[in-house]
Amino acid sequence: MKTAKKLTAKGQSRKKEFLEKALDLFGEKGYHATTIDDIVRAGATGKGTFYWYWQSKDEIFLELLSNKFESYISALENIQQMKLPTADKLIMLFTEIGNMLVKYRKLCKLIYLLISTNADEFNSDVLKVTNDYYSRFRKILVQFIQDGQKEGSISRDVDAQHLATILISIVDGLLLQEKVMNTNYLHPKMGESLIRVLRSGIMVKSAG
Amino acid sequence: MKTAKKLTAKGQSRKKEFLEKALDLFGEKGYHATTIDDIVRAGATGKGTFYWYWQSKDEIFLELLSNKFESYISALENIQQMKLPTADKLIMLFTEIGNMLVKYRKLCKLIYLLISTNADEFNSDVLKVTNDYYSRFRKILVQFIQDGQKEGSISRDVDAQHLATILISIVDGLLLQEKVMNTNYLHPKMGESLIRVLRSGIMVKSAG
Amino acid sequence: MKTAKKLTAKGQSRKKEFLEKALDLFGEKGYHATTIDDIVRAGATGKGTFYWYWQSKDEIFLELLSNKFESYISALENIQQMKLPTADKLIMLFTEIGNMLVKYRKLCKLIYLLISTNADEFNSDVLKVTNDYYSRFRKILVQFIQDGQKEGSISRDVDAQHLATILISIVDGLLLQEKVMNTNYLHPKMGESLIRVLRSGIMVKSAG
Amino acid sequence: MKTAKKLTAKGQSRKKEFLEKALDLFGEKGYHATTIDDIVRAGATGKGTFYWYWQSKDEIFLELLSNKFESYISALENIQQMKLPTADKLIMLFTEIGNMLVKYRKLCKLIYLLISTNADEFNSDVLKVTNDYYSRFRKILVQFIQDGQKEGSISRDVDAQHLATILISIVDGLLLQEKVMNTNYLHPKMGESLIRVLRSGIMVKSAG
DNA sequence: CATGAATGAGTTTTCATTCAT
DNA sequence: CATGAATGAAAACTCATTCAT
Repeated sequence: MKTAKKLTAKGQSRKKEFLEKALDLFGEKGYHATTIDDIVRAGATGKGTFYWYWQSKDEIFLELLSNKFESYISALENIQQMKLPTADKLIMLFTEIGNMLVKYRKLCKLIYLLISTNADEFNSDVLKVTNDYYSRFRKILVQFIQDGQKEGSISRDVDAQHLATILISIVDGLLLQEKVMNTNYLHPKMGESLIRVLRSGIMVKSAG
Repeated sequence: MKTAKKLTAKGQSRKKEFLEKALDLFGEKGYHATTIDDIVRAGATGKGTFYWYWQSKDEIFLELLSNKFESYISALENIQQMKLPTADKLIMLFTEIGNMLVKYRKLCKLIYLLISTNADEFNSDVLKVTNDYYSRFRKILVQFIQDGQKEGSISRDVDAQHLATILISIVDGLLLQEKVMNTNYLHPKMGESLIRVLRSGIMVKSAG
Repeated sequence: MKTAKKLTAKGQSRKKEFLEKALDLFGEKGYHATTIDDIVRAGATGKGTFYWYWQSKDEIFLELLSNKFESYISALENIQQMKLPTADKLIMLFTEIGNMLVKYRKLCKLIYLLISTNADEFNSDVLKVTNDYYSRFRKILVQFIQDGQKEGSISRDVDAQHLATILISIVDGLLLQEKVMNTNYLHPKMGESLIRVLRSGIMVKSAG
Repeated sequence: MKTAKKLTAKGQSRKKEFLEKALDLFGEKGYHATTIDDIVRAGATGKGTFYWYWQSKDEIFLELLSNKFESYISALENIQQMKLPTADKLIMLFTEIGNMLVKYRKLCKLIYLLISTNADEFNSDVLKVTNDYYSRFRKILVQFIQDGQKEGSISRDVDAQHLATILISIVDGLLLQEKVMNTNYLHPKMGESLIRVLRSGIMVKSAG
């Protein structure tokens, strides 16, 4: 029922400003603890202005999710298009994910929010967007893995669906730890360690 | 501020009932969306009774966290005590984690809650408990890994701290995906896949 | 979904107090212009107290309607039970209606509210209560009229349903004029005039 | 405060359009529940345009009232001018009222609005217009009745003021029942019944 | 004349917490 | 120990009105 409003240039920029502030606040304080007043105060506008752009708190949250997921996922899909050995692409993929997470702190926090906010409290749209995100992410990974298995670079011992789930878990889990512990696990060294684990496992071969 | 109250047998059982209900509700609906009224209604007692056992909503949440973490972590520490090759113990550890997650759905949901509820909204106690859990979990894992590395069964190529972080991420991430997608990723087959990945990596060796 | 709450004696009286105030206010200012704040301020209680007794503004309005209609209609039904000539009972009926309207100014205003408040804005319960009231009122009148027609005291020239509608109109219409003009049309003299009109019409017989 | 603005032809038609839409909406949803946004949306113009024609929501409502009352009352006054026996004219009057109500559904709804909207919420102008309408309506009727009484066609037993009040009540009351019950009481058969009641009363003469 | 974005006071509603009984 | 009515600060949301363009 969202009527896409045509906004003037100024309207566009103001809306963007709101989105920025909301992103910051949701990321910092969480969904519930962020009030419309907070968002409005940050933008120095009247409360009604917020409701001119969105019909509810749900709606702006949903828009943030959609926006960020889209750019996130499409960046990954771009890698998939490349003509390169799958193993290399998989590493690029993770490198890229890592880079993006490092680069876009706010985006990280939002994705954290996505996966952490109890979807039951939201309208079904949020649920749908969330599921879409995971589906598309998994699809990309499964494709990578299957390509790699066909190509012979990735072991056929592990089920592709399972492996995709595990890889997603690692990404989500790293973000969560970041958030909870308020530390920085997403630095290059961590990426290298991760790649090493994925490449060779953690057991000493001769002991296998 | 916490005065350890001496409870009668009836009081004990009533308190336990409250905890059960609260655990269910927090797990289902999240922290904010679960009201004291919800908890009280589920237990068929007066609201004042609730406040006799706990001074605030925070406090019961904190108690649930503490309880569950304690039993969770101590189970893992038990494994650490055993006299067995480290590699075997590490596999036992993950098997145990998997089993516990499968067995204690509610506990899963609570851990999910822990990592997802924005700690900033809570008093510092919740923050402390959360950090403690992660610290102890990480400590156990780091110890395992270092033992394995000394023993020669675990590769020295990967930094122990990094590896611990990755392992925790996998556990957290699996839980989150469970929760968000409302599917069941925590079945034995997944555990097998995970162990296989950790043992040998995902790359075909001859390609290394 | 209304859970009938068991109230203490004090609770009962406080609820009654709220109802009184709300009745006054709705009658004076209308439904929309009466705010929860108004009602609460009049009762010198916290706003939450109001929401302890009713879940919404709709709900207290509905309760007022139901209460007042019930006592209003049941008084009329009592007359119907009496063993008297129908013509006399009909006059009693109107006398009673007149008396009640005169006696219960607030009730008048509420009935005014009922018939005047645009039901579309309310939940369907208000609609149902309103329709029920009219149905029961019409039913009583139709019964009276048909009894009178059988008995021979009321003319068979007029359709009973139509006549009932006309009689209701007179009652409603008098109330409305009272309200709008802020005058007092409901005095005994007016009742006498009304009975005279109904008895003999307004035309001079020889001219018919 | 009202400055009579000179409007272009386009302005005139646009204003008329607004009035039409507002009439529909007020009639359907009531005064409060109809928002300026509703009116503007229905007319596909900007909100500022609305405020160019009227200074407030009150004002357009007032204009609608004035317009409709004027045409309503003047039609009745025309009948009064006619050179005919009073009894016949009275019947014409009611026939005309009935016809108009049937013909102009929207007008009905507005008159309904007039008598139902709590005048206290409005500025005094609305109150004045409403009172004027009733006064003029009553005046016409009283004149009719007194003429009839002089002429000998209407019984002198009933006070002319009282009778006028009763007749107005019938009209208002029928409209209200229409509105509330969402049925059609304003058809010709009802008019016939009403005239019969007024002519001869409802009692069997021999019983008088 | 026309637009529609911006405003903010005002309204309904929620819910953790207290306290008299 | 137990109850549940009472509280009120805080939150989401509405809408008549204004004004820069």
